[in-house]
Amino acid sequence: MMNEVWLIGRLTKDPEEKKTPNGKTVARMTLAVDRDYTNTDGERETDFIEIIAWEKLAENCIKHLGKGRLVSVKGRLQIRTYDDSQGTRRKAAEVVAEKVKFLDKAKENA
Amino acid sequence: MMNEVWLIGRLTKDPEEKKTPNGKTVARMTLAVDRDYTNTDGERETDFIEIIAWEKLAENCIKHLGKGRLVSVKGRLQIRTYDDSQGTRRKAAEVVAEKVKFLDKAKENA
Amino acid sequence: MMNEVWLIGRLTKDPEEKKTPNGKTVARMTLAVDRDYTNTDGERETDFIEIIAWEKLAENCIKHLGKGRLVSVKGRLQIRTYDDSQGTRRKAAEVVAEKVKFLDKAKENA
Amino acid sequence: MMNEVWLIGRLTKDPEEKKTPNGKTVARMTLAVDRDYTNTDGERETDFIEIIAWEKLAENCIKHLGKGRLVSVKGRLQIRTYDDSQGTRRKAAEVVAEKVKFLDKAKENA
DNA sequence: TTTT
DNA sequence: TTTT
Repeated sequence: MMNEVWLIGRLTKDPEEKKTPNGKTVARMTLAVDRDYTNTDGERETDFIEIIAWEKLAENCIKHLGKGRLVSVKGRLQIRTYDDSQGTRRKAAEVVAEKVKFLDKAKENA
Repeated sequence: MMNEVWLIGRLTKDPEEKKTPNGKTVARMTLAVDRDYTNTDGERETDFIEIIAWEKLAENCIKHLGKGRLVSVKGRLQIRTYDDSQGTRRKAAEVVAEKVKFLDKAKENA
Repeated sequence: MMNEVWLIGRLTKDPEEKKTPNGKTVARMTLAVDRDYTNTDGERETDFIEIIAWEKLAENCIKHLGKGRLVSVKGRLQIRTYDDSQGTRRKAAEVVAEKVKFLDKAKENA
Repeated sequence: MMNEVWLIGRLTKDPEEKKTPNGKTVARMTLAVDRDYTNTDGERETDFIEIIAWEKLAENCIKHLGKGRLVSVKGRLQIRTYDDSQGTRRKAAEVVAEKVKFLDKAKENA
């Protein structure tokens, strides 16, 4: 099937580094993506979209990205299902990054 | 910002029709999108992605689509936050459809 | 940089098979993609877009696709420059396919 | 049908302003989009892609963009056919912009 | 004809 | 919980 996502937005915080049991690097990021249009209250809403990157891409993100950075992400939308602590079935959506482009320069001393 | 999603998959059930308080038609659909690759158990996983369509697009989907139909959807990824019945903050992800293309013919008497 | 193209359309003819000097299979196809809107004469125009596929993807296209088939193509837009027989610099645009999905069933005996 | 193009690249020159006979503004731009991979000579090739924008979007591009600016473009791939001065049928490819995002800050005094 |  |  086809499943393609393309986003441009800003990181809400530094990438969070994780390791899988077998040692693969995972980076978790949240991207703030402003909507084009304002809502009925005249406010511009923002989608906060979870991004996950794996291995070398994850390492590059962790090394070079930080809070506030503007990036483009190409990836696919993944829906995970899991049971929470109360045993209720929950769903989590995240974009699995296949390509991340750093669009502004890192700020010095920031 | 940019926020584009492109999906091809099959409807898991008939579109569900809703109305907003001011009378706009909304269609809710779930799209089953198979992943390209099999997991470590050799199984092909599927993402079940919530789709929402508005007004005339919603009406067309309700009128012409049904369970099992193959469609392509172009839209944007939207993350809604809400408080559940226990007052816990939850997130829901859905693709707001901007264009839906019907890719196979409707089955007769089905 | 980023360079992504998504198309859905029909093949105007059977894929054309070529071989590179070192034996790689290449498939050339033309995709007819109708525009959404009609022009000022009330006619729906069509873009005829050149598609090129390589190696295993090319072989699959050659084996399974034919004139009139509905396909989706994900790829990148490539602009080649060359000098024609009169020595004039010319440009050719083509989409290099990365993924091709066959959207309708092959017709029997056709 | 579906026809979506997403590009990130740099303008090779300032946007060129045109007017249609009935007074609509048109902007023509060329986007340099580097490929991800190097060719067999170890060089990184670049696709020079023609972009066309209409009316208000054209005016914004003309007003705010210039040579060297980094932009993202969302649009559709259009193939125009025309007869050249020798009466030979030619094809021209261009991306009709639907959305253009300015990704770096304009340089002062440049 | 090409951008960084 | 959120970025500019």
